[in-house]
Amino acid sequence: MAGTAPTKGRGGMSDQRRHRLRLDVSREASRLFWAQGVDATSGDQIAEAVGLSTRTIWRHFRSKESCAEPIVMRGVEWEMSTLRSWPPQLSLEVHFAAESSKFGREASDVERMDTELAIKMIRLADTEPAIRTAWLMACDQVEREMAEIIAGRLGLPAEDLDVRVHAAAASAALRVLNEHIGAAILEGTDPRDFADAPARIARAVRAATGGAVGDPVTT
Amino acid sequence: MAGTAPTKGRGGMSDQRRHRLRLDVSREASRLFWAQGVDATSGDQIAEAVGLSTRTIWRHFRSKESCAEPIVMRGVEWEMSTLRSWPPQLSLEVHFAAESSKFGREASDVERMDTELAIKMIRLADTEPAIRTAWLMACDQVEREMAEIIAGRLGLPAEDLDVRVHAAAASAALRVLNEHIGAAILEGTDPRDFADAPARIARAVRAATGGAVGDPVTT
DNA sequence: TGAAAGGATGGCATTTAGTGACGCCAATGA
DNA sequence: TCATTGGCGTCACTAAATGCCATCCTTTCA
Repeated sequence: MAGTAPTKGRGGMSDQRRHRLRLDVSREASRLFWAQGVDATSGDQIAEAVGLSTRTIWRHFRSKESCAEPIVMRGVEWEMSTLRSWPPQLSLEVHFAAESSKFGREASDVERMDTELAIKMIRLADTEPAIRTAWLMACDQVEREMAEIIAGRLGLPAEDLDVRVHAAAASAALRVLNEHIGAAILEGTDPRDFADAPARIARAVRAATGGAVGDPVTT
Repeated sequence: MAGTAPTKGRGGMSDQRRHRLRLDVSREASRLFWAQGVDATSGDQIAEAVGLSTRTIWRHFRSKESCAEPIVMRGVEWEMSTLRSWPPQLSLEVHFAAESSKFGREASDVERMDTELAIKMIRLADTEPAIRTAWLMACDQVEREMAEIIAGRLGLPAEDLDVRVHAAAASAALRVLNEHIGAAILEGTDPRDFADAPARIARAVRAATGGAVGDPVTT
């Protein structure tokens, strides 16, 4: 998703630039959170690390803990875009496997480092309630995306109760697997040992939706 | 901690008293949150409403928003205890229906008022991120309880990955239905219109676990 | 029954997250 | 060129949250 880089800055320096600025702050904040803990990290420290005034930090983030949000969100961005690009005629297993191997081959170094930071933040969420909020917010985004995709596949509105229930169940299953895999990687498990992860995820999503989501759709 | 000292005995606020105090504070705080919004409610206000000093409030709650936690937790306590009391030989549908009708008959006024407050807090969680944290924490508790129950039914340890995935999916489905029913009740829908709620919940849990959880268990 | 002990509370000072107000400066546009 | 705009920094300030200490209340034991 990040292949586009050069020649930006057109028109106003707003949306994209703002996003990148938030990401820069988030990287430094996450690094500090991981190194010293959340409580031991002050807004002033984050500001100094990223080379901005404290006031500017608060202009871009509602709270200290929310500084972790962009990085955490990056950790689920792959899943979000994978869901978004799921063609109706493919099964979830096939699509996930293909996208996963593509990520393994094509991911940039920055993407890998951000992913690693995201995993650390998810780990921190275990013990730091403040960070847990950010993680759950990201999961909430995944759930909404999931609702859209499921609604499309089932030919129902995204507000339909069954769709929402399926989306919640599927994204919850996805969350647990994410936490599990992330924890294992931090423990030192070789990421290659998770070659079957896409299949496992697909299977979990299929099961969590009672089999309603996973098969190819023929309209 | 060397030697088994008389941990009870003298001094020390009993767990029960502490719990009741937190609940009292939570009732007032929730009432204020609902009436004026979270931001407009100060710690001093909560303290005055409950007749304690502000300092004491901070002794019993880590943060302002966490004052809502006990009430929100009460909103899921029924489900937790219902899950805990689920006999192996009953199907989920039958047990939930029985417990639900029992609650309708036997719930005290205080319980009903607390439940109403909890529903309001869950509603607030839609727009107030601070309260959403409390709601998601409560859902997390339900998920852990669910994992215990599922583990017992499936004869697996609660840490088993499949068990955790099933628990996450099931409790997420439960969460969405809770939010849906709560929102409808606040809109003025007659609670009697939700007579089929237990069946619906049971069905959703069964579906979310891929059918693995719901049937009677014969050991 | 009267200390003694120890936790619970309140008051005060202090730190820190977060906001408001104002001014500066760079980029844009006529 | 000047005026506008918008991001940023500085200062002042509100409110959340913690530490410290004096006090109160309760339980236990002599």
